[in-house]
Amino acid sequence: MAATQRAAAQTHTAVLGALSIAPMTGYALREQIRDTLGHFWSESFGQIYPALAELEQQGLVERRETGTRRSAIFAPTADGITRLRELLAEPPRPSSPRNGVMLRLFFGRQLGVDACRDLITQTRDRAEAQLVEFELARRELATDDDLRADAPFILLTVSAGEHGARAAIAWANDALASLSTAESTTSPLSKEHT
Amino acid sequence: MAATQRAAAQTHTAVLGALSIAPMTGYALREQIRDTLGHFWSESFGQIYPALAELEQQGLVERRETGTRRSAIFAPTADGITRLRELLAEPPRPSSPRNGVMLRLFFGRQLGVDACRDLITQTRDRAEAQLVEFELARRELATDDDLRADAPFILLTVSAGEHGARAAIAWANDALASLSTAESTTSPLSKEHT
DNA sequence: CGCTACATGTAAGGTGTTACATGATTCC
DNA sequence: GGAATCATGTAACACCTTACATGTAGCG
Repeated sequence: MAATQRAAAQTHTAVLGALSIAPMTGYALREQIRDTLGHFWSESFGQIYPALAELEQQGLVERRETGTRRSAIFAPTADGITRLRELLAEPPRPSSPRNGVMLRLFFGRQLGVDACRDLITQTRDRAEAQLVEFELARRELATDDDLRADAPFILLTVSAGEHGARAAIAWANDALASLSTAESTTSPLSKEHT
Repeated sequence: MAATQRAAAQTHTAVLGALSIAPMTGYALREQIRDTLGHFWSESFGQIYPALAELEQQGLVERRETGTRRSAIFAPTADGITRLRELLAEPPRPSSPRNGVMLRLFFGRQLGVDACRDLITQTRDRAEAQLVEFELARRELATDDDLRADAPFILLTVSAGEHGARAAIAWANDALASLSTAESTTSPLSKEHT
């Protein structure tokens, strides 16, 4: 039944959701998902196009030919919005986490203190860069009139990103400090209890 | 060459790393990864056993038969430790995030405010439960003498979990508050600018 | 002696990315 | 007209989970 590949239900949610905010091409869809949802969601071409094809076949999105370009704008149908609401109402499946930085720090004894420090510093730098991006997103949400209705909800996710990034920065500073003291108390012979 | 299935390099890292802390059976390996690394890493049976087989074939772990039980204890060889250090030194590939809660909140306009509130509350509850687990892990790390050398590094990851969980709780409270005010300012006709 | 936990593995299927192939449009 | 970007799609492969199959050890 599926032409070549079946996209997962989760992809359908992301695609329908994005189109519910603004109709767009498959190409733009991927860019939006990367740039806007990028901090907590990702989809690749290989998922998006099959998903669009399936959704169209099921009558959940419709293809609007554009006069000028050869490209097609996809928009959700009424059924598509209904389906989106169903999908959103399903309990989110907790995705199994895979944090490469934490894995490396966990075995930091083998990796070495210096490399651990580098990892932590890089993590902090990334978090600081994210904080800037979130600030930007906040401003865009405030100004863009098309997003007026969705903005209060999108802001929740931006806020989560900010909290997470600030936590990462605070953790990194703690971690760097604790690595320094650990090093200075481990190497000497001193082994005082406090 | 690979008998049935090739495990990913990341799995090799986790398996070798866990065995570097304490040799154990494949079964125990899975339990340790679930219980100890569970907050930021996951492996399933289908990954662990093939990985062990490959690592054994490459001479990176050795199988020690136990007298009493029919089970085998796996321990890393010297080459295995070398390989582990190589693997740990590789830059962590940023895994594409897939946060189902954030995806739902992002499209919260379609999901509805009440369901959003539920999601946020559940997230907060989970974070609070995690905080308790982290406190427990901290105590275990302090008491278990076998972990003395690894504990300073493992503590870094526990600390990261705590920072993250506290951030999640703070965010959830913010988010619930902002949903309440949004609801009361959206529904009435008033549309004052400040 | 039957139940539960321990233990090892395989097979099938679902999931997701990358690389490739192809062409149109726009801008210089 | 050539380069960059927009645009659509496929195929191959890497990855990972689940369910199944099988058997042992310990305990009440």
